[in-house]
Amino acid sequence: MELSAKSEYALLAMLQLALGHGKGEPMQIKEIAQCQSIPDRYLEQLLADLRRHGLVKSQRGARGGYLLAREPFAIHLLEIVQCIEGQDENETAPNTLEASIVREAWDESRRAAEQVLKGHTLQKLCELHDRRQSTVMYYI
Amino acid sequence: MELSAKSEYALLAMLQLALGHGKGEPMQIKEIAQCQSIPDRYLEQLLADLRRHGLVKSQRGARGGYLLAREPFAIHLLEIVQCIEGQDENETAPNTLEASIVREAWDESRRAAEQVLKGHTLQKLCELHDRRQSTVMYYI
DNA sequence: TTAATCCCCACTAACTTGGTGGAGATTTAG
DNA sequence: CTAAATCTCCACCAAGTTAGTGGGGATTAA
Repeated sequence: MELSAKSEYALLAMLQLALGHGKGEPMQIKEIAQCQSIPDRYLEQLLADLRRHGLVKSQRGARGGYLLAREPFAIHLLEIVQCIEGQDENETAPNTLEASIVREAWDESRRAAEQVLKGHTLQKLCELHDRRQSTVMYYI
Repeated sequence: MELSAKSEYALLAMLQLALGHGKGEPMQIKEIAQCQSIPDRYLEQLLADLRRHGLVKSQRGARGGYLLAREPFAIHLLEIVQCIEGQDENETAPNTLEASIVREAWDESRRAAEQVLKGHTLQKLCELHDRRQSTVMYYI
């Protein structure tokens, strides 16, 4: 039930890309890594995963970097986590009546969690981010 | 987000104890393990954990075994999972605005899952079990 | 042509998972 | 009192996961 560093890094990187989205320029691994205090060599692998799953696209060479593959309102948190965490589908069937009952309860709980993540898009997070930031500015 | 064997074993053992609850007799590790196809030496450790957290009580010696420490309606699935999975509280504080936003979204999702587990008591599972079993009987 | 950048593959240390093994303490039955 | 059944505790282990690090190669802009 805990958020792994891996997933948190991926979510942060995607949020960072979403915040920079609209400028059209790609964002580099190093830049993202520095902003969010993520080891860059590790983030590299996560971004490669995200690219293979079609959530971001990359541009190689000088002034290259990463861009969101879709608009921020069309990317929700569940797909980010699922793509990075690997959705292992090969679970063995329950072999007792009790096991199937326990599994059902667990599945219901998991679905509830997934629905919440599905409800959060990168755009929503960006809007929340902007509101927070302007509030902070107000106090300064 | 996946149910570990460890947690599933604990949930199954607790459900088994709940099904046998009322007879007043303790149930042995071996018996539970056989019914649910759990390695008995491993289950032993899980039951010890559950006992230390006050969810079950044990009786040593011949004809000893385990009993629920509370009535089945007063034990919900969340506490079983939390006690077995170990609720590690020492998470580092988010150091960026983005990190706190991501954490909040994740926490909301986790709370949704926990609420579902909290809503399921052992008694509810037992009732569901009895309904299923009588339905099966009907077909035979 | 060169510097910046992504791409890919391999390696690792520490930790977790899912167990197994063995000796000891306690209780009931006979 | 003794023996068998049962829980208790501590240690050990193999395989997998996590969170990285390292080194070189391919591609592109200036």
